[in-house]
Amino acid sequence: MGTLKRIDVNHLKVRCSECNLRELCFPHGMNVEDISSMDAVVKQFKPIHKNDYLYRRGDAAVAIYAVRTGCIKTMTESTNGDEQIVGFHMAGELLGLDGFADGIHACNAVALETSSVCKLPIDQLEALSQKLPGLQNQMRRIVGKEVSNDHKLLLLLGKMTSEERLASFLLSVSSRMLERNWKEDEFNLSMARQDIANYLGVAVETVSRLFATFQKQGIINVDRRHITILQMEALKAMVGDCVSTNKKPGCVG
Amino acid sequence: MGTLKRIDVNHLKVRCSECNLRELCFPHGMNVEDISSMDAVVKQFKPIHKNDYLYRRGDAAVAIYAVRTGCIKTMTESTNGDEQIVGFHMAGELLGLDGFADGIHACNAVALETSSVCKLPIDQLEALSQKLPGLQNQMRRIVGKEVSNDHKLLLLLGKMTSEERLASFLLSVSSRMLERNWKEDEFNLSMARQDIANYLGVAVETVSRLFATFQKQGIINVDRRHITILQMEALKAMVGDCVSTNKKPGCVG
DNA sequence: AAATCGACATGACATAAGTCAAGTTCCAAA
DNA sequence: TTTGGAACTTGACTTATGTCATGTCGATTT
Repeated sequence: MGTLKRIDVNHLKVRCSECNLRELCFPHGMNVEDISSMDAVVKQFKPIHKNDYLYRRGDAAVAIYAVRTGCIKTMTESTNGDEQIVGFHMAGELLGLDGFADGIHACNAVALETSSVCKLPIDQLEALSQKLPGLQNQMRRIVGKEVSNDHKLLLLLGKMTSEERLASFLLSVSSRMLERNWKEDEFNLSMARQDIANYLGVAVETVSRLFATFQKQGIINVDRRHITILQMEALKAMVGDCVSTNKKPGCVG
Repeated sequence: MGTLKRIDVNHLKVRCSECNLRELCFPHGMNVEDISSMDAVVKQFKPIHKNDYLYRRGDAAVAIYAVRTGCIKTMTESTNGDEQIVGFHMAGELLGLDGFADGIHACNAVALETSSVCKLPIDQLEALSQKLPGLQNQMRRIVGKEVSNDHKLLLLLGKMTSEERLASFLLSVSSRMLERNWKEDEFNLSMARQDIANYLGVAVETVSRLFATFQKQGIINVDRRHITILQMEALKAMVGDCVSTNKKPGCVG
């Protein structure tokens, strides 16, 4: 194809300071100088294809990763082989904290579609944070976000009906689409029904049926993985959004 | 009682270096000098009584806490008031990471019985970690442990039957008893059936029935909150311990 | 000792969601 | 273009677990 300059994608320079994901990603909330010093730490990582592993349970945990494009799922595995998806990571979102306990990844990380990530080596992050006090705050925020996400999922799995779970899932995807300046009411899911079911702790058939029901109720439109949300408020009401529904007196929302 | 010296328990000096919980607690794995420098950071905290809050959702998160005696539960709360217990924290275990995301606690922390804790102010931990590189590692390990615990609970809530959940819970308590050099097969639960049920994502009645069933099967003995484990292996088999049961060929354990 | 109350247990019954078994539909390989 | 198969849907049926109602136990107060 003509005389295009060859680019070695494994050694691309990436700069947080020039990245359009920076407000969603690791640097969110950091000051400009600190973000610039991140540039030396962040490494581009080769693209990974659908079903490829970014890391596996048991691998040495040497870095945390930021999704640039695509979507990656992380899942825990029990001794008897059951898997539970604990997160779907979209552009700008971080993964890899599951290796912090003992330096060994406790999760598998698998691409749902062709994806690219930035690699942030832990030792370099640590070295840098000795110089930048702000970076420690940042790490704390990131860790806190992970814990908070896990807790939301615990609440979902522990207390919600399957209907509430799917509504909650759709709202989560929707709000993350919005954060990325994509449409909040029309998007393509990266994950298979099976993945959604696993994540939500229900059977695939239940997910199928609920999609059908929601569609019948005119709340969403489903065309395979293409979702259109027609009644956002109806979804919010399902998960118990006390602001819009005023279900509970005294709820401060 | 005679001429006992008065002790103001709110200002007791506490030293990690002299604490018999240090191998279970924050200092686990740290070197002796680093542990000594922790002494300046750790504050004793007044004892809290049963049903008292150590902190509430919405409180400013200024510290992490280490349980000295007793047991504390942490729970998330949904917008519509549902609560999910995300952890029971025994002596030597840490809590408070739920405030890392934005400096505001996302959980409630409530004592299950009269308990005492050490307070580790975040700003002081941070200042100290600028001097001690080992402390950053330590924080990472602690965070990793929290994430790993949450993931275990996600697996439990997402994939296990109620029987597996209770077996898993009993084994978890048992192994933590053992860590503390208490009996692993005979202990008192600090939590009510209701708390266990909430934590495991099942109804109280289910917990009651399962306790009864396990007892009928001769696996455990139950006398109110006093539990005796009679067949540890049977419990392990329930949660799919592939080492002792060899259920699955090719399982590496 | 009686009364009270919360924690826990147990039986009867209801139901949300799982399982099983066909079916589509769509995409990708031949 | 055909073929194969994975992903998904839908219906019929089953079941684990929740809900409701009642009863017991044990600690604490009167």
